[in-house]
Amino acid sequence: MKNRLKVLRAENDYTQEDLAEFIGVSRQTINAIEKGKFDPSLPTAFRISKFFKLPIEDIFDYEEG
Amino acid sequence: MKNRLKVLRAENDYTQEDLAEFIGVSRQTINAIEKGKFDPSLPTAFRISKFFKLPIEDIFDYEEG
DNA sequence: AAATAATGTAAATAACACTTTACATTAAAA
DNA sequence: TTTTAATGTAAAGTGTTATTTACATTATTT
Repeated sequence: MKNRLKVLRAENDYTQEDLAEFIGVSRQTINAIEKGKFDPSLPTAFRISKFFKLPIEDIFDYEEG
Repeated sequence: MKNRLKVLRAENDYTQEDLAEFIGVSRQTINAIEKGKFDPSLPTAFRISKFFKLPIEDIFDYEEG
């Protein structure tokens, strides 16, 4: 699953550390999500969504396969 | 996190078994999600979302706390 | 160029999502 | 009312999400 986290962070001028604190996860978790190492849990996705004031679908791109 | 799975299933006349097969998880997983035992993973939430043709936000209700 | 901030990555561990098997309860149909 | 379908639940196991600590690399500032 792809995501626009890095771009959204850049647009709003946040570091991975900043975002991690706001969302309530570790910096490594944000990094791993950005790098596509794993997908966030649904609760984490919701927090990211609310933080950027964007629907989950506008941040995460699910493609079947 | 609350969800409208049971209602959506009823509206479309699907059993937990039906939904489980369509989504690609076990019936117990659907049951557990409905019963609030745990939240689905983001990929599973996306599959449910696409199946019902509704945004994730219209199916799952995240409340902070 | 040297110091500092930001990011990438890894190992060990904990917590959670999900599976299978199995059985009990509830609802619906014959 | 007896059978069958649907749902609820539990235990044991697997894989994934997230944590902490720690260090290396890449940018940015000074």
